[in-house]
Amino acid sequence: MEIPLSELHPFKDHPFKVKDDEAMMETADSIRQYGVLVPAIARPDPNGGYELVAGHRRHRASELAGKETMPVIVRDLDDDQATIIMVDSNLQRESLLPSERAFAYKMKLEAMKRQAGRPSKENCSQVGNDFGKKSSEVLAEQVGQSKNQIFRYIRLTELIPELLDMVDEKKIAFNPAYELSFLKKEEQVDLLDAMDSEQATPSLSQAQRLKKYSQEGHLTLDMMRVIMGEEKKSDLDKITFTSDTLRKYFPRSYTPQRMQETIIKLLEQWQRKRQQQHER
DNA sequence: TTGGCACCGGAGCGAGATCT
DNA sequence: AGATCTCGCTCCGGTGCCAA
Repeated sequence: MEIPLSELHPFKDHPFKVKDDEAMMETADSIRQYGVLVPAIARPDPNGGYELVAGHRRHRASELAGKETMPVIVRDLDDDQATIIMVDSNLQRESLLPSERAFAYKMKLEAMKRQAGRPSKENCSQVGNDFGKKSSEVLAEQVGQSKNQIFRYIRLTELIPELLDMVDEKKIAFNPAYELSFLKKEEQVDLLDAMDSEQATPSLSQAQRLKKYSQEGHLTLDMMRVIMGEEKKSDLDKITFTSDTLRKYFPRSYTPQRMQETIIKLLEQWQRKRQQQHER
């Protein structure tokens, strides 16, 4: 049925960002030309109008196209059914931000768990036809990712919005973001400060150390600044001398390999000497 | 029994180094 | 200068452990 756009409002906790991007403009153009071809899905709202379950982007595109109504299939759905339909319709999109995927997996998994109930021999077949499977395994199969990866995405929902936005903007990679999600909320706020003052975003190894210190209970703002102020590993684990610097200390016949061996021998002697001084 | 987590290792990728 | 190689980083799946 055709329903006025003004009577349709978003389903609760809708985690997907509806942006007026290029794809949206294309959809609006095609709606101007052909109308909305695939109806949206909605359910009656007890407070009046309808809750839009699937088709938020089509709704926005219809507004941009200057339409007053859009085709909608109205169904009686409980919260869990509505959540699953909403998430499924969005997971089909090719370009999904990490934050959207994270909240989508979380919401769908929770809805699936509630639908399945506590596992028993009688009811474990309730989740589709996947007899005897855990909700997380069913979800993993549906979205084509491992169970582990599903939980890693869900961890991202523990990030404060500012950090989550940086993940969406690819300023922070997925794995470091996963590690940072273990920091307490107030530590995450401090981290924003440290990142800003050091003009750096955490690498995986930095994020892992931040997590470790946080779990040990001694992660301070100063420590974050020190960690974020580090040179990247590629600069840290390498020391380069030009041959001009070293040549004058070695006979002409020495190869770079022999020079290196000699330097190490001398350093070992120096280390022993220091140890002896220390013991006295 | 399940969810959540740590840890490990292989694959793929990109930047920089080295070779031709 | 372009081709090739090397190495480190990141991603991601697998496995096993533990608490609820």
